[in-house]
Amino acid sequence: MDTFALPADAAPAPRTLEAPWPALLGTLHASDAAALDALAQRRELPAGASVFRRGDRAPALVALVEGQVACGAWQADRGLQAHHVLHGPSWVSLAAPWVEGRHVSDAQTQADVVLADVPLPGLRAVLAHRPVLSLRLAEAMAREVVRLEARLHELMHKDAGARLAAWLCAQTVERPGHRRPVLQLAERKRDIASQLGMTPETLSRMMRSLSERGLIAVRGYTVQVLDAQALQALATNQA
Amino acid sequence: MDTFALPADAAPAPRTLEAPWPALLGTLHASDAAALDALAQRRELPAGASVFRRGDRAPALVALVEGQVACGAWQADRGLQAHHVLHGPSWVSLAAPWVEGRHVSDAQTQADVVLADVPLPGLRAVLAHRPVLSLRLAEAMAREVVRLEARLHELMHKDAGARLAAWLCAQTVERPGHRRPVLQLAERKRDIASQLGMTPETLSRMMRSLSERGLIAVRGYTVQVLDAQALQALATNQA
DNA sequence: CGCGTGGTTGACACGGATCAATCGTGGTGG
DNA sequence: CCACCACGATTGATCCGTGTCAACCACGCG
Repeated sequence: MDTFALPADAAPAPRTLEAPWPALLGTLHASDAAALDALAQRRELPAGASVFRRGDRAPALVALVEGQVACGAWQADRGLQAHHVLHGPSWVSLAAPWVEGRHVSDAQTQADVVLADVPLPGLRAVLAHRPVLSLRLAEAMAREVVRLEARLHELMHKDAGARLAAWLCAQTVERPGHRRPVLQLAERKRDIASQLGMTPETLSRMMRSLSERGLIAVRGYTVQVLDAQALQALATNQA
Repeated sequence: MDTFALPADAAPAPRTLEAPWPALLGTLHASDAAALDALAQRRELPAGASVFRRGDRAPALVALVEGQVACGAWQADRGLQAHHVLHGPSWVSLAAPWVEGRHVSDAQTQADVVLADVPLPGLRAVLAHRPVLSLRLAEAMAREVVRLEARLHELMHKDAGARLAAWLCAQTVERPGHRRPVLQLAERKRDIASQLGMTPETLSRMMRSLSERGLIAVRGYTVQVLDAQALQALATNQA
C-alpha cells in the first residue's frame, strides 16, 4: 500500500549547488560566502553510507548540501534510531566540532548525498577577521538551541498524540493549488516515529486514531489535513 | 529528615562579581571583557521572583552571575516544572534572544540572585568589530547544543533508573578528603526529578532502589557513591 | 500547638513499548 | 512471467514503567 515514491509535483528544485550558504547561515556578504567556498570541501556519499559515528574525531563542520541524512544513535540490534532526519541544505554537524572535537551522534545517509566539510581550524582563521560571518554562525547555533529546547519540552510534557499533531501542524504548508493542506511524508514512517520519540507501531495507531476522528486523511505517504484547528488544539493541549 | 541547609564546607566562594565572563565565555581579551562590562546591566532579584516568562520580549541575553535560577514551563496547577536549574555563573538565556526575540521558557529565581542583562542590539554592535568575542559566543552556544542533544538522547533512550545513575555520575566530583565520592544535592529533590524528566515519587523510589542495591547511600541531601563502577554501568546500559 | 512545605510510601491506572502475526509492495532470479 | 523474498506498515495481545492519587511522616515556623 505504501510506496516510497515522491509525488510527481514535488520535482526536485534546481538548487544552486555551489551556494548552500544562504540556506544555512542567512544572507551573507559575497566575500564571506566566497571565503566559505574556498574553505569547504565537497564530499559525495551513496545511500546507506555512514557520514560519521559517535565519538569520531570531528575536525570539520559538516553541511548537507543535497540529499537526506539521518542523525541518531546506532543500536546494534535495531539499526539507527534517528532523532533527526535532515533534508536539503542544512547542517549535519554544526556544534559538536567546537566543543570536544568529537561527534556526539551517528549520522548515516538515506539517499545519495552531497556534503560540504568546513574544516574547523580554517574556519576559525577565517572568522577571526569576518565578524559578520561569526554572527551568522552564532545565529545558526541559536536556532539550533531553540529547536532542541522545543523538542525537549515536547518530549517531556506532551503525549504521543499531541506530539504527532504538533509535528503535522509544523510540517503543513498551505498550498495554493489545494483546498486543504496536503503533505507528503518525505521519510519512512519509522524515521518519523523515531524523531517523535515513539515506536512505529504507536505512530501507526496515532495516525489511525486521528483519521478515525476525522482530523486527517491518510493514504500511504500522503496526509491530508481536514481539521487544522482541531489538530492545533490537540498539539497545544499539554496533557 | 531532609533539611535544606547547605553543608558547612560548601561555603560560598568569594566570586569576583564584576568578572563573570571567563566562566561564561572562556578566556577573553581584557578589552573584550571590558566591552561586555560596559554593555551589561546588573540586576538583582529576590528569591521567588520571575526572571522572565515564556513569550516575553527578549531584548537582551541574560546571565546569572550569582544565585540559583530554575528554567522550565510554568503550569498553573503545579507550579514551575523545571527542565533546568542553574547555579553560579551561567547563561540563563543565551540563544532565544537571537532567534525570535522572545523567550521560549519561564525562568524563576530560587534564591536571591544577581543577573547581568546584555542588550542584544548593543552586543551586535560590539561583536561587529570583536571577532574573538563572537567566536567565544559561538562556542558557548555550541556547548549548549551539545548539552541539549545529550539530554534529548537520554530522555529518549534511557529509563528513569539509568537517567538518575547518569546524573549522579555527572554530578560526582572526586574529593581528596573522602575515600568515596560524596555529593550534596544543591536543589530540592523535586527540581532534580523535574530536570531528569520524572516525578518526585519516581525519583524517591529510584534513590531507594539504588541504595537497596548498595550502589549509593542516601541521608537527606547527602549522597555517597559506594559503587561508582556499577553506577556507571547502569547509566550507560541503554535499556 | 497547628500549619505549611517537602519527602516518602503504597495502591492503582494507563500510555506506550514489546512481541508476534499478517499484509502489501517491489525487486530478483529461475 | 511468476514464485519467492525482503522490507516496511499495520494490527492485535500483552506487559511493564511510570504517572497519579492519597495517606503519612519529618521538619521548621509563627
